[in-house]
Amino acid sequence: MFKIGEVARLSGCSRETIRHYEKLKLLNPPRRAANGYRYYDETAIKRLGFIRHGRSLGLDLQTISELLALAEHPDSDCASADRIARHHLERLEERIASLERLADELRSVVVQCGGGRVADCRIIEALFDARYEAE
Amino acid sequence: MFKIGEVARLSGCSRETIRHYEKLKLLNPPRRAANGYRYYDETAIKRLGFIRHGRSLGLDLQTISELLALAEHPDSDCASADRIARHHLERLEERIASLERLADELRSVVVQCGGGRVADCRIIEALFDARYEAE
DNA sequence: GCTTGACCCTGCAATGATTACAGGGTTTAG
DNA sequence: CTAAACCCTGTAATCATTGCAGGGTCAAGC
Repeated sequence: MFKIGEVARLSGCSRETIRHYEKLKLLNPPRRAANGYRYYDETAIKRLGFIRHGRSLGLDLQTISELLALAEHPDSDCASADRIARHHLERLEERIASLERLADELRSVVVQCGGGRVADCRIIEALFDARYEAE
Repeated sequence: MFKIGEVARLSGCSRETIRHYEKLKLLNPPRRAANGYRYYDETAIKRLGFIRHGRSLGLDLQTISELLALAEHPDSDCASADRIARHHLERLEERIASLERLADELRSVVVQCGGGRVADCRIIEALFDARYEAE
């Protein structure tokens, strides 16, 4: 049985975040000691690891919550999990492509200024230039 | 002279966003007609274009505000603009590299499930797997 | 016994950028 | 004259998290 601070250290989520997940019903309310302290078991830590891992992959809490719901029915079909992951991968690839375009544009804009005047600055100029308006 | 709706159409920022920028002092308070309507000139539209362009590059409003302040002093040194842009480019490149790693992991996780049981699902399994804990 | 510091609790406000109301007033075209 | 399309203000929502105020509790050392 672990207090919230230990769980925070073990799971990598802050105490505030853990209480927040409880409020959002991503985590079952843990047992409480007589003094009101939360006490957790290992499954809560695993669950927090799952959430953290999902977050680090850029999944939102809603999506993670869906995956957790799936994980609670081990005998059901995993096609949904597959669909969710594939969908997320697609969005991720789009996002990367879009950031690559932006980096290209920034690179083309970041030139040697060597102490020039703002009036001649390509960076400022480029930002005022409507030709490159994005998505 | 343009009303806020026209400015919204011309600049690509919504009316709410324009009023929001005014509140954040990114935009000078425009002239008001007797009925209280905001009236803008072309410089406001240019400024909004600058902000939108910056946002589309992933700059935050604080950064954009700094660049706008620079742009207002055309005779000063543009080294600051250069530094801001380079710094942002670096962060962007880091972000892209990190997203690439995530996409790789997701790709390795998204395998054919073909109607398997959740209990055997690689996706769920991988999310529970602490080995891949990220940044 | 008593202080100190490390914990824990609740509930609410902040972040950043935007969007979405609610609850009004004004203008314009039919 | 009325309906639609505009405008106004102010406030609250979004998302995921963090921070704070204002408490209570616990273990160790004096």
